Amino acid sequence: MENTTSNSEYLRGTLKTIVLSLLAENKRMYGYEITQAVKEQTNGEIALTFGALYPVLHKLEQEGALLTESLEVDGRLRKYYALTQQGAETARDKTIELGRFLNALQNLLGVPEPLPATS
Amino acid sequence: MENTTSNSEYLRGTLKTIVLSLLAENKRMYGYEITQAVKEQTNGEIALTFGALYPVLHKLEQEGALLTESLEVDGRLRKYYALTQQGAETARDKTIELGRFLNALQNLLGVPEPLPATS
DNA sequence: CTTGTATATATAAAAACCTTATATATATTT
DNA sequence: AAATATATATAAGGTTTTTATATATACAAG
Repeated sequence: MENTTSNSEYLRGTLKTIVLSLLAENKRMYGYEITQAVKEQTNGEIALTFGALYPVLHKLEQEGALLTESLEVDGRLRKYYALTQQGAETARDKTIELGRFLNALQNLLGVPEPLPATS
Repeated sequence: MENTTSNSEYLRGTLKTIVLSLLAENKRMYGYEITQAVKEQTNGEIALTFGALYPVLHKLEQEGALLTESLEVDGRLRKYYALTQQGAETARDKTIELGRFLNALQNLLGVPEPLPATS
């Protein structure tokens, strides 16, 4: 209900890393689950769209970062994605990289870092 | 020197807000100055390219968020950009919006919320 | 029993954005 | 004389994302 503003414009570029990061924490997830997890863990602040998510998942699979496993649950097909060993490394690297970027951006925007005492 | 890795991939979508935010802090700046300010204030972590920056500046001007003023300095033309009143409002809104997004993303990526004890 | 909502994956056209390459021009340093 | 720093700008190309659409089951509401 209420707001679904969802500043998806800022998502550009971070989606791949978000997916990798979630899979690093969860072992295996399916597409729909990923969108729900993001929505819940960000209190609705970030909402992934399927049109963006699935191409990313497919691409990561192509690149060898993910492996899939399809299971039928409640009569519906569920396609689970899990990191490969290579994908786990990529996830680590990209998450650190994005973390650095986020810090840099926060410093730039406002929230100043504690300055070392000026000599 | 050294690294110019510059994870520009994460910049997607945030560029406009970065520019607005800088102009909110500085009254007026020119393109080249903006790229230098970003580089310095982020310790080289974020590097804007001109091919991305100028189109954004022009678009913001078109939208009425910025006004320009050209001055000749040292025989070279310098085009200063400053926020309009409307642009100042946009800058405030977008900066807050991006701040919220960055917080949400940081929660999602790292610092996990305390898990309820698994039964 | 029919409609709507939630669950679930997927693709394709179009738009948006960014990268890379390029052009132009002056001042200063090597 | 050449390289580097300063300074703005555009265009082609590639990638990513949005929006719209298709398919399908389960369950609740009317």
